[in-house]
Amino acid sequence: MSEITETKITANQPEQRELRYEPQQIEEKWHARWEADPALYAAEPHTSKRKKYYVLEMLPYPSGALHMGHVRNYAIGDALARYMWMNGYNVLHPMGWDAFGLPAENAAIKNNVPPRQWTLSNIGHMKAQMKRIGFAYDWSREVATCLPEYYKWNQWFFLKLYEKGLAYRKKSKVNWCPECATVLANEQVVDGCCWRHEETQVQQQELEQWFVRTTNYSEELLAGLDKLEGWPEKVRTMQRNWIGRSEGALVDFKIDGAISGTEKITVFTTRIDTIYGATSIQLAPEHPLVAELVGNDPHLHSKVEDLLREQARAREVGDVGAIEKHGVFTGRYALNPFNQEKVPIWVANYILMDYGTGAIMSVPAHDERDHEFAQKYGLEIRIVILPRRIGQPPAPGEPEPPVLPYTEKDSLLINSGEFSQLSNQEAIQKMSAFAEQHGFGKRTVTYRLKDWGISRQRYWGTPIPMLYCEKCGVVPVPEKDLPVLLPENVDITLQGGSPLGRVPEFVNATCPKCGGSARRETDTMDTFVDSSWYFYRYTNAKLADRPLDTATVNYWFPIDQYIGGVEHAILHLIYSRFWTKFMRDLGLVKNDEPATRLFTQGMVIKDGAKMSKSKGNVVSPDDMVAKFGADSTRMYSLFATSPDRELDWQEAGVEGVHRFLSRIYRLVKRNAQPTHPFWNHPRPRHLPDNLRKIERKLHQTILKIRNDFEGRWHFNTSIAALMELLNEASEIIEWANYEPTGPLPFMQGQTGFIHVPVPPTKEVAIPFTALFLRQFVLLLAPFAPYLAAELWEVIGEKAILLRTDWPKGDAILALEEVIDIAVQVNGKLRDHVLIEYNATEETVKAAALAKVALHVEGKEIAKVIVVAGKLVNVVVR
RNA sequence: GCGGAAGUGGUGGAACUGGCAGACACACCAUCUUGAGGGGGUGGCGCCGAAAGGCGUGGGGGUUCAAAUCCCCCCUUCCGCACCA
Repeated sequence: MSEITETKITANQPEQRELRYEPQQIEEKWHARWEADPALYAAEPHTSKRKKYYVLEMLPYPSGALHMGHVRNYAIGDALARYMWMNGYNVLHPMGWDAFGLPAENAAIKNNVPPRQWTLSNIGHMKAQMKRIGFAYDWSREVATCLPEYYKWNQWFFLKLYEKGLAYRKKSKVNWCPECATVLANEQVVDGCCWRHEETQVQQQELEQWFVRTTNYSEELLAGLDKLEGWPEKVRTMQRNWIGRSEGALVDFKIDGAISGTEKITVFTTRIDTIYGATSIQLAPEHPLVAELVGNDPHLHSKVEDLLREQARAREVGDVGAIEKHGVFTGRYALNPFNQEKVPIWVANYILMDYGTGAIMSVPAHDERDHEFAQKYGLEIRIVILPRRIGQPPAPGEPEPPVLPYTEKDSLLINSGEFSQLSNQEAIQKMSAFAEQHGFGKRTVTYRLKDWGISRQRYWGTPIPMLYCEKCGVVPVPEKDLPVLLPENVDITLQGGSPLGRVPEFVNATCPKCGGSARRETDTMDTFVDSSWYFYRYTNAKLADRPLDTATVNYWFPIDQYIGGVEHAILHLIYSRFWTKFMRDLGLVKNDEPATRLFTQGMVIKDGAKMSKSKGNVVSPDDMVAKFGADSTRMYSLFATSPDRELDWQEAGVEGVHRFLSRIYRLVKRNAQPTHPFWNHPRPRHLPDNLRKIERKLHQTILKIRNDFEGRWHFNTSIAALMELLNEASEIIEWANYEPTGPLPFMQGQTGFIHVPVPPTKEVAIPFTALFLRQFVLLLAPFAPYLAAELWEVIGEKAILLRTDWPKGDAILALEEVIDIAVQVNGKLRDHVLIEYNATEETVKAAALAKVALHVEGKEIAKVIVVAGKLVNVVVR
């Protein structure tokens, strides 16, 4: 670079007031403009020629105010939506409210405000917060699940489920949360406690409830996971475990000696190959046969009662795994169908009635639990499986005893009659077939997944559209009578069951079949029903006569990118997969799965702990926006760490981002060329070295950020790259536009002699600056939309920023012409050498050797490794 | 217990396929601007050492010209599951 002179400079004062970055002013200004022109954010219709892109963030519960977790979630989605828009896609980016639920009722009790009013006012406030932060949602598609125009379709779907036999009513043991005063689904019980009240143990209650037959789709829900390659492996694993498929067999053991009515016990086993080692039968305490077997023996009876109590207690504590195993012998025997051996029938507290058949064959030698139990009660432990020795069958007579219990499946059968010497995989096949042939067993598949209990004894939810007629029994509300409206002015308490039951105008109805008097169902639906299909409604949120329009849904679905918290891995995400399959079978949609890609963002924490009121470490988005502006707040949430990781909120970090945005603001404001728009100038042919340097960096940055959006989503490094670009460019851009007669714009307060490059001619400086700043603003747009909009105007652009092409980046212009090559000796860094990018390997080698001559002196060079464009390693002896 | 993820400066974190560890930022130090400052500019900043140099990615071993990255053993933290027969 020859253009260097030495210049005397003096302090440049006073500071120019108008160059202070004032996010409040800028953001309020654009907030108002965007409010006036919502069309800016609306997706184009489904007849658009553009390629569609559906990006969705999980809808929030309107609790009252946004928290940082929301801001982070939506900042990710919004950056993606904006990026996709600017890459020519027709983007659907909607938002809505998961608006039914218990907190509204609690607020009603506490503050005497009707749930509807409380909820709608929260929605109003949170919507204003979202708009203030500048999230680009298409508000024309807003959905609030508590409004009749939405929940009407919950009821409609319920009728369809009922019609198809997928909704049914049954009396059973259900989970009851005393705090919520309602029943919970299995998915809503975490470690024996309520998912909303982590301290509150769930109680078991016998109630009549509505269930949805999710288990009809067990197999498909499981198999579908293999195809969801865009979902985190963690979520897929959790769902697999939750569905819990086991292949096995049902085997009937005849009860020895007559017994009234029943004469066999059916057990479920995945290890039929170990059946010759079964030395007892174990029944769950709740097994229906237990009463018969126990008869009227008072001693046995009280023992069984004890076992029942122990199991119930363990279940409530949520610690079934740690229960101490107890059991009692019934005095009766069953016959092993394979060898007619008599095995004792026991009742044990570790057998669960709601899995398999509630009865097992106990094989102490080959099952850990059975082993523990048998040792405790002195039951026979009989080895029927040996560790398999490859190519060498065990010598008869001297079987090498395995360490018990031996549960491996790569093994060989012994003491198993005609099945001895088979490998256990073979034995499973042959013994199952044998059982089927002889009519005492059959192959089967068992799932852990249970049907979804959806009845809730609460007010603020979708009324279940069912009637109970004295004459006709259970009668669905006819479709034409939907919605069954949720009455207003209901007295809400947490005692005494469903609040709707205390509203006679609601309860008393007429039977649509016989015209006689009927009673309405007073339970409401689980709010997870609402969120199981809300994303379909966004495609046509105002549709009055149907839940959705199939052609529109087919255009938008599946969701291209779904973003939310991992806490819904098995709740919402399994229910909505079920719902999609059900809708597909109704012919309403044609996709099998709701979303192609799922992203689960990390939690936002503060000082190493989850933000919570009790810990006093809650950071309010409002405060951050007031202090640093929305752009800094949301950009920090992307910059602090990658989106999948936990984010520890540090206010100093927000300040840092704010400083970065200030520097951008000043740079653009001082150097904008609004009267020289970029299209008036092609890229200058001959750039001086320093301009070429930042042009190269610019293209490297564009390509890097593209790579981040299209790959790993490490937006923290995207933003770091923008910072690097600014660091490298700002001084050069300032000097390129330096007027020798004017004030020194950027080196405020600097005095003394410094090296100053001579500015390029205006013919180069003006178009280059126009091009550079324009691209910089575009790069910024997905992350800091307010500042980008403001600066877009400052540089004289009139087009809609969100519909302007995001820079493509040019790999040729990004190329480094001179590369810094590291020179190592025996793997230790010793020097660097600058080399033309297209230098031959020989040139590189020679240059490198010359550099490290001293280190190599007197030693024999064993070899020289050249890694193109990176380093040279000289290996010496 | 089983399964998964992760351990890098004072801090948040970079290093994408084995190739210069610590990009970018925060904090801190120095310095300039100032009556002063929480603003702005410049420089420094892994550890030991005056320097040359050495040591450094949870610990220990290994593979390799070269390891944060691959392999083996161990430790720690977080998350999920946990009598599922």
